Amino acid sequence: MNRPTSIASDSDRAARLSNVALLYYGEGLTQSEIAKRLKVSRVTIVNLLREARELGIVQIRVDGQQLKESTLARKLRETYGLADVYISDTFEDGGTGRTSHLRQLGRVAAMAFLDIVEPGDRVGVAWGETILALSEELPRAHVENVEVNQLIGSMISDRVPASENCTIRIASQIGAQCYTLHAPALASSSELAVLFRAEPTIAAQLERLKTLDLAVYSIGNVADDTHMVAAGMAGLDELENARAAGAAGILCCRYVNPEGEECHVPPTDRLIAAELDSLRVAKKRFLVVCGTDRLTATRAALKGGLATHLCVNAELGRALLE
Amino acid sequence: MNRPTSIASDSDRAARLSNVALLYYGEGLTQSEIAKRLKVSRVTIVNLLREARELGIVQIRVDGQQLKESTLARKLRETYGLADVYISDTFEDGGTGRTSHLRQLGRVAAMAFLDIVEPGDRVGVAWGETILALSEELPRAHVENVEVNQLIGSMISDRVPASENCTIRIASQIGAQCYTLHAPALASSSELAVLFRAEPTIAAQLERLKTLDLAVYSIGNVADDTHMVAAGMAGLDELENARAAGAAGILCCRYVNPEGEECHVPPTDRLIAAELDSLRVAKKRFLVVCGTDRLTATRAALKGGLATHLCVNAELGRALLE
DNA sequence: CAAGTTAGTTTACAAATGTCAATTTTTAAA
DNA sequence: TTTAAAAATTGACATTTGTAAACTAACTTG
Repeated sequence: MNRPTSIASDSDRAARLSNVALLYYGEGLTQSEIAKRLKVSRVTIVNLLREARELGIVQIRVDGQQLKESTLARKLRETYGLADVYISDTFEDGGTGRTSHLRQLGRVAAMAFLDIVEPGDRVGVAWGETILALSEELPRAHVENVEVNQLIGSMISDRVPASENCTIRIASQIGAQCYTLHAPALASSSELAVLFRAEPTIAAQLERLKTLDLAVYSIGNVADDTHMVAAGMAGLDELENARAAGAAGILCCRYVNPEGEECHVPPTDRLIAAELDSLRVAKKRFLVVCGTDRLTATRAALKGGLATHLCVNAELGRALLE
Repeated sequence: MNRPTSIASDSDRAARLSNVALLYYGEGLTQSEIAKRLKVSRVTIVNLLREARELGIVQIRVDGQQLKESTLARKLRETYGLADVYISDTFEDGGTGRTSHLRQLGRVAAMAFLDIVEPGDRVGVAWGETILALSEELPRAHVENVEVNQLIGSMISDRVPASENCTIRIASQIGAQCYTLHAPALASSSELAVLFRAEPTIAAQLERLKTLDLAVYSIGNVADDTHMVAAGMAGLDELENARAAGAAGILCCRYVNPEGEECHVPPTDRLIAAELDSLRVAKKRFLVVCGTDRLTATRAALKGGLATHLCVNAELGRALLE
């Protein structure tokens, strides 16, 4: 501990952490027992173990396979003809609020994602609070030769911190090539949107989105409190207008009617994002939704063939079966 | 919970376990909080969590990479020209005895093994208390297209429960094809040994052992208390005889001298096991040893080129450097 | 050499966890 | 319908764990 310092000390420390972690998690010794052996205080062991967890030397994984095997998942799969359904069960809110549900759903969705994505896939990723939750809970796991593309242009909002984050984080966690969309989600005029879309780098990226293997997105509702409004993506007037035109949900920044078809109302013409039809081309379409207030919207997306894989919380899942 | 029983209840239970595990390990809620949400008693949560761990729905993994990065490991690697060295550190026996050290070493060796084995490998596995420890600590992990072969014939002993166990367990944990050696390790006469070796199924298996990619074995010492004697594999007279002939250790049931060459003394002629030269053919030779009493034996094996990869406890590792 | 950093210590306490035994509820079977 | 087995509950308890604060030793660095 005193002679060959600095160079080796880091790896020596890591080796020490591993061995302590092994003694604790593997051998099942108590912290006190380990402390006695190491001839250090128990507090030190507590700290070493925490460090080991933080450094990822100790990883606690929960197997996601089980989450698509429940009766509820099976029924949903059969009813809507889906390939796989993953259920996140938060067991009755205690008033914990949406955040906690969202995190759990994100965790389940993250495992589902790893289950769905295959080596060589071209993946498209939308953004929003739900997808952000997924990306934040995604553990580090290498998947060979994957390409992650941003489905929707960027947006500055205090509710969704840096919209590229979803894409970037997912890509980095699975060691994939990352393609962001260097454009705003919403241009200030439809003319400008045309110019943006024609811009070579953007055009190339939009082109790529037409040949996805896997698309990942959520769907929002069209109530006044939708976070599309909160995020400044739409005004209340536009929203009202969209509802009048029959909109039942917002997917990938596009309004969809109860049949899952796109409603061509403003500001669609100013939008820079993947088209619904190009999403439908993807063999695997992974829809992630949290909350019963999205019931109608989710139904619409399913009806419109916008999902092959679904991840919802149990409550919404049950509602979908009624 | 009452209608579509039996068929679904198992998977429903598993899904429940997953969700609880996720809430606990992922979201970091306390057991009481989860109990409150689920509206069950905390004891139930304790039980569910234990079940989830036991069923492998929750896996706690310790990253083995770190264990070969320590200064001690590096020095050993350089001194003996090894590809990789893994150190198990038990930090001073507290009189806990050999068993605890062995388990920890087994755990480290198991991780090292997963690190070393590659898809498509033809693996040879010896048996003994050390290799048994490895096999028992090996987690479930699929490795594509691997073949696991028993290096030494079988032996009935109360110290090593069913010698095929090592091979079988390792194969089953990594989902590999398993080839056991359907013969006793020691025939009652050398004539019988010749007959055994010529037996088609056995001959085929012995032939296979000549083209291994990875061989896994330990080495024992030649003191009177070696477990070879305890296991009934050798008598004290034979052992004495072997020592007189310069034996420094027992590897794969064969005596080796301090240079790591085989000593052709009885009962070698009655042995049905892979030959040392065929072990040396393997590109990867993984030697696992626990305890300073094996110092001389381990040195001999290293000298004789019988290891490219080494896993030892820290104490033995330090001794090897003196 | 003095000041700051780092790692570890001690003590003390609150919270969380594991475990037991006795009991009730639920479920499956006869 | 009654009985047996399985699952969950309760409450009590001991142990283990996490955390905080104040302190020490050793080493680094300017």
